[in-house]
Amino acid sequence: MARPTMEDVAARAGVSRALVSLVMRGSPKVSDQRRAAVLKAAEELGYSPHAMARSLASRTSHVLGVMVSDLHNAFFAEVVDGLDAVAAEHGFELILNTGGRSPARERRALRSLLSFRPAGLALLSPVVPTADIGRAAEQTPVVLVARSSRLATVDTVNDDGERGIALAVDHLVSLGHRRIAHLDGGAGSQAAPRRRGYLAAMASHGLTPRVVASEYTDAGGARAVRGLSGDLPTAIVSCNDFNAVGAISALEEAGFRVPRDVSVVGYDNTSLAALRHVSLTTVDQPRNELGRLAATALLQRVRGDRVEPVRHLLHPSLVVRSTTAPPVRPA
Amino acid sequence: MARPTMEDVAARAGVSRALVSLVMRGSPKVSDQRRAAVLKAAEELGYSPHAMARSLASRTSHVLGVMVSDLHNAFFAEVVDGLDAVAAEHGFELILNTGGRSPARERRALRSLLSFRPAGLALLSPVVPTADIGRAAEQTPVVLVARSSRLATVDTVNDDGERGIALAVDHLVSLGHRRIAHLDGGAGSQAAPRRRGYLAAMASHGLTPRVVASEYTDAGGARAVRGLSGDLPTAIVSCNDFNAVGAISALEEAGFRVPRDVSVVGYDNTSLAALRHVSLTTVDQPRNELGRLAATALLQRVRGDRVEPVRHLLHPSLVVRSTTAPPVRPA
DNA sequence: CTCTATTGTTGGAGCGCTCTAAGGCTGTAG
DNA sequence: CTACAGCCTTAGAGCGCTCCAACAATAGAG
Repeated sequence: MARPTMEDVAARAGVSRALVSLVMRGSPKVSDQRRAAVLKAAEELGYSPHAMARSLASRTSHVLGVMVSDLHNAFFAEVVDGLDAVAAEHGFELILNTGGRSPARERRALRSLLSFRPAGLALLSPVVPTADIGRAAEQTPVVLVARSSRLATVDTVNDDGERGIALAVDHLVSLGHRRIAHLDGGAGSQAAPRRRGYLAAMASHGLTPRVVASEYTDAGGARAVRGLSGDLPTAIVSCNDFNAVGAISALEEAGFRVPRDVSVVGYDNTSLAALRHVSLTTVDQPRNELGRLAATALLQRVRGDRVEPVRHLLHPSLVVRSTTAPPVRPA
Repeated sequence: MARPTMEDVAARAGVSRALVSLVMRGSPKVSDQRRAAVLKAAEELGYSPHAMARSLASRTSHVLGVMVSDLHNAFFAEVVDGLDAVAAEHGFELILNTGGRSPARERRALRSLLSFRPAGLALLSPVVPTADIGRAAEQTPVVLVARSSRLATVDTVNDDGERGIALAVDHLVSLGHRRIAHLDGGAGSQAAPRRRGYLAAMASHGLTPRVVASEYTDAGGARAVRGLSGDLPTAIVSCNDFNAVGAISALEEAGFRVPRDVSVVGYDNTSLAALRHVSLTTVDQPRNELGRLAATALLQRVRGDRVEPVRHLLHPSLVVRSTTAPPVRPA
């Protein structure tokens, strides 16, 4: 497994190591004849450049560090997918870590990523204190995804949860609903903006808000609905798709039909929502786009195209399916 | 952003660079006094070792390359999660790529990963020709996940799809079913062993098999069920969970109840299946474990603990939920 | 035919680290 | 007081590459 080096290729092609280096980097200042000879020798030896040695010598990196709080979550997987797409387009590689939503483990993961001197660092919904993020940002460009920050040195990419929920509320109002409840995501990430968006949207329509404590799971959604007993709204805006599906099943168990008796809107547009069996009206969060923008932000910094921090707030969109309809009960 | 080097730390601590190196590597042959001095200097300078320089100098790598055919798929995300867990335990980092299920892109991704001279390479359900895999295996240990291979130089980790489907069939037979159909995954990965498992299990019970062409999507499952019209089996074993959910919704649309009229079993135990709203009986594939075993296989090779190839065939298990019940119609 | 460009090529220093072999120091035995 | 183990410590070569300055070779200008 002792792989050939540039020296070997140079010897075989009868040129200097520096010339091989030029060829490998696609320099134009090499005669066609030599280039062909070098390429041939490289091919024969099965040579390919050593990325780490290259990075060390050139003092540049073609690696982006990515810390995912939790890959188990399909949301992040799709963000990473977007990151990878843009990175690959520009010849960058991803080096990936998870923090398991524990500050201590995240701090370790961060240190490890930084030890590779990445060109940039993307942190997906990190839970470490801002101070740690600021420290990392002193070493390399940092972009935060699904976590906002006021740090002047980092870029952020988030979806506009307030606006997303507003879309849901507006949709329900336009259908004729007035008693619209929100199943809240509690301390979950992005639950706060969604709650704010709900309250603001209700206020803008002159309606009385009703926030019901819940969480980001289907069991949570079901529980919240059961707690509603006796005083059912005509529509529910859930904090996410899982919660919405839980709410729907609890409603059906209680003998109500969705959307005839109660309309339900989710959030995230997970693959779950698209299933014909579920067919959930929901708010689409452009996950892949989140990743693409994050990678783009890093690459801009790497190339020095931009110094000022950028704050992307992506516009979510409403996907209307079969769980929403005009109310039949008196509003 | 010019970060301190070992030289800087050495100067500050008043020792040689080599001594700093020893301290950083946790060598025992350093006096406590010097060690403390070095650590203090490093701390003050905010020094942390340069992983790539270290790797180059020591001719060892603490990086595992991972090529995912498609991160979009939650299955792979969980496998990566398992890989990461084991890698992190052993101080290894993951460098990640996707191949987008295109041989050309996968080949490029492979080359790129190899240019980092990783300690090992995990390929998740790759579609490149075996020859390319063999070539990669000449450079570094390779483990294949969710793809089998006869290559004597690579390890493989798969779930035992034949056995998994057999579990499903056995379960249905024990409930009293005799007319059990299989919705086939076509050319999808792992569809073949599942089909084989179905045929073998039916034969072992002396039952007549019925394979219905379908695919790994909910629309596919629905379509297949509609094609069954008039001659409904009492139970269906789907090629995966999505397919099963599609089948269920088509059954319900046609006025049948699950599991009263027809029992349905899925495969994969995705988060979808666990939803109370779906509550699908399914075969659990230990995805995280798949990743953990893959990482472990690579690390064994790296350490030289093992030379012989290993073929892991993980035992799936049946998760019984609410979509299976004894048949009420005549068998 | 000499002088300056221009183009192509090369040696060598150095990126930040590891590792070997050799050297300095201390303490104890002879 | 010398010798010889340890035990720490260090100089220096080198990992595979990039990049700069210098240089050969050819070409065009005077």
